[in-house]
Amino acid sequence: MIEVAQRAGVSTATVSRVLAGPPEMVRPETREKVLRAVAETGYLPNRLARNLRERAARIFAVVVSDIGNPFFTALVRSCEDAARERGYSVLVADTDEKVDQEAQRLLDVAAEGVAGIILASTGRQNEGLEQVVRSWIPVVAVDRRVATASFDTVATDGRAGAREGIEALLEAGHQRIALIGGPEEISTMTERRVGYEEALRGHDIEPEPDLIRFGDLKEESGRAAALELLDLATPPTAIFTASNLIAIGAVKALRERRLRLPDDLSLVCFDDVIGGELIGPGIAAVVQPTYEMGTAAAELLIRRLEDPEAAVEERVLPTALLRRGSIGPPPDGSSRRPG
Amino acid sequence: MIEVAQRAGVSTATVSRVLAGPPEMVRPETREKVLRAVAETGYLPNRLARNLRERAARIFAVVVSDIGNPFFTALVRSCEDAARERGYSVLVADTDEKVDQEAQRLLDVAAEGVAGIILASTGRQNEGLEQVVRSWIPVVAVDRRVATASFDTVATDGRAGAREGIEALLEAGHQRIALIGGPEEISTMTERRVGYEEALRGHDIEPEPDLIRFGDLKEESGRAAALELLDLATPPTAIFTASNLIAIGAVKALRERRLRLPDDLSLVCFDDVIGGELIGPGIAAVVQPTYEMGTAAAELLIRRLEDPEAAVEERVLPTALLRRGSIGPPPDGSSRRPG
DNA sequence: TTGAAAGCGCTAACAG
DNA sequence: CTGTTAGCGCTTTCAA
Repeated sequence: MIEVAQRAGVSTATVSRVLAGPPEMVRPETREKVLRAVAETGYLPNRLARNLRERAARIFAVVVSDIGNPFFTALVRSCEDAARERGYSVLVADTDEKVDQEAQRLLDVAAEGVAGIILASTGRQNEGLEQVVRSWIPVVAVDRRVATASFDTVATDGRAGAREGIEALLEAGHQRIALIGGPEEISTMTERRVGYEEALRGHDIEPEPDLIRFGDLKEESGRAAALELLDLATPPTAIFTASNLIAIGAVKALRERRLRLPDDLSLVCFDDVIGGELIGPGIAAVVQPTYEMGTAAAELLIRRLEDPEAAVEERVLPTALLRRGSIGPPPDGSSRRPG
Repeated sequence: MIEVAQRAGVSTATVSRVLAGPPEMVRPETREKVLRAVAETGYLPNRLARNLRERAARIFAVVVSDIGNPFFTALVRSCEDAARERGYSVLVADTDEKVDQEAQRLLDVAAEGVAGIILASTGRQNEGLEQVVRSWIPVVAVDRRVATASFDTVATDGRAGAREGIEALLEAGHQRIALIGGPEEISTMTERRVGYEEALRGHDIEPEPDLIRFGDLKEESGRAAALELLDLATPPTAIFTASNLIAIGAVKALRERRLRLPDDLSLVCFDDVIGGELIGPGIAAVVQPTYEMGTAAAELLIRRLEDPEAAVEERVLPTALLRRGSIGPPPDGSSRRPG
C-alpha cells in the first residue's frame, strides 16, 4: 500500500480513501492517479488487516442443522449467491440439530469475527446465542423462529402450508391422516402440526395422538415412525410428513410392507424431495421458495448491518402445494366415518 | 489481553505464549496463573488480530461447481466436519462450472486470507488458480484432477468404476450402451469415458460416437441427451450416466417416452442419487466414498500446512457398484449382434 | 523463563 | 481535499 502511495505521490490514507471510502471523498484526478498506481503495482488490499481494523470480517456465517439436507443446501446456496453479490463470503457450520453444538458453533463463528449470522436454530435457548447477542453480532433467523429473542426472521407459512396439504388429503376422502414430524422444539414443526390439526378440526375430525409422531429430521426416523403407524390396529390411510427426508423414510417403510402409493396409502410431504416426481407415482409436496428464503435472509442481514437501529422485520413467504400421484382416495373398506 | 496480563502479573507476551505457543514454553506455575486470569476475565482471544499477524485465517475454502449438487454437498459436509475438528472453519464458494467464475472465486477466497483451498476444478487453466499458486496458498484438488499444476489430490478411480458399471450392463446382455457425460474438460468425465470405452472394447464392441453425449452436469442436460438417444434410429438398450443429476434427467426422459426401467431400457449411474433406490425399480449406481473424500482432502490440506515441503500426495479411493433394479436384460428384438 | 517493543496492513480522527 | 498519526490485538524477535 505504501508502494502504491509513493507511486501516486499521495499518502496511504488517500489510497485507502480511494479504495474503501465513499466515492467522492477524494478529488477525481487524485483518484485517477491512485487507481493507476494500483493497476501498475497489481496491489491487492489485505483484508486481514481491514478485518482487524473494522473488527469484523466480510463474512456471513450460515448455521444450520445439516447441510446434507437438501433444504439447507439450497438455502446455503442462495445465501452464498446473495452474499457474494454484496461482497460477503459465506462460512458454513452444522449443528447436527443439537443445542450444545449450536451453542458451540455460534461461539466459534462469532470468535471468527463474522459480520453476521444466518441461523436455522434448534429452537432451544443456549449460551452461544446469548453470547452472540451480547456481542452485538446481528443474527437473522431463517426457516425457524427463535423464541428467546426478537430477530429479523425469514420463514414460510407452515401453518397454511400444512393446512393446504391436509385439505388435499381430506378432499380425496381421507379421515385417518397421520403426521410424522421432527423435533417438537423446532418452530416449523410446531406450526406444521398446528396447521395439520386446524385442517382436521375444520372437518370435524379430532386429531388422534396415536397418529402423531415426532422423531428427528432424518430418513431413518421417518421410516421407523411410518412402520409404527402401519402396525397400528387401525392404520392411517394417509400420511403427512413435516419434512422431506422423513418422507423418503416413509416411502421405504411402505416398500417394506409392500404397500403402494397411492392405492394403499396416500402421502404428502412438507418441502420437496430431489427427484420427488420420480419416486413411485410422484410424492405430493408442500413446496417452499427455498431460494428466495436464502436471498431474503442475506438481504435482511445486510440491511441490519447498514442500519442497526432498523425495526425488526419478519418476512413470511408462501408455500405451494404440488399435487402429485401420491394423493389418491383411501382404499376400499378403510374406516370411513359416517357423515 | 492486557487485562489478563495485569491480573496474572505477567506481560501480554506471556499470555500469548500460554494460549497459542507450544505447551512447555512457559513455566507451569506461570501458566496456571495466566489460565486462571483468563477464566476469571472470560477473555476471548481476537482471531482477527491473530489472522493479521499470521497472515492467514484459520479457514479453509471449499470451491466447487455447485453445492446444490448432492455430491458436493456431502463433500462440503465432510470437509467441514474434518476441518472443524482441527480448528478450522469452512468457507464455501460456487463456480457454477464456469472457468471465469472459478478464477474469480479463487481470487476472492485467496484475498479473504484463507489458510488453504479445497478445489473441485472445472479443469481449465485460469488466472485465479495461478495467482493462488503464486501466493503460496496450499490447494488440494478433490474429485477432479488439475492438469496445470501438481497438487495434493483426492479422487476416486473413475475408470475402474465406469468399467464395473458397464461390465454389469454387458453381463446383462447389452451391446448398445450409451454414455451421457458432463463437460469433457473435467477429469472425472474423461476418466469415466475411458473406463466405458475400455469395458466395451474388452468385449469387442467398438464405442459408437453416436452413443456418446456430453452436456453439463445438470438434470436438464441429462434429459435432453437421453431424449436424443431414444430418438436414434437404433436406440441404445442401456444408458450409463457419468453423474448423478444426469441420471435423474434421463429417468425423466424415459417417463416422457413411456419407457420403463429395466424392461425397456437399463440404466446405471456414476455416483448415487438421493432416494435412488426409490426411483422406479431403483437406480443402479457406482457409488463413491463421498464422506471419506472430504475428510481426506481436509487431512491432506492440514498436512501440507504443517509441512509445505512434503511430497505431493495423491489418494485414489475405490468405488463400488450398487446393483439395483434398473439393470435388466435388453428387451427382446433389440439388435443383438451376432457373436 | 519472561518482558519490552516492534510490527502485521489497514482505517479514521484530526489537522491543515 | 489530503497528510499525519494513532491505533485495532495479537505474535515474535531480541534482551535480560
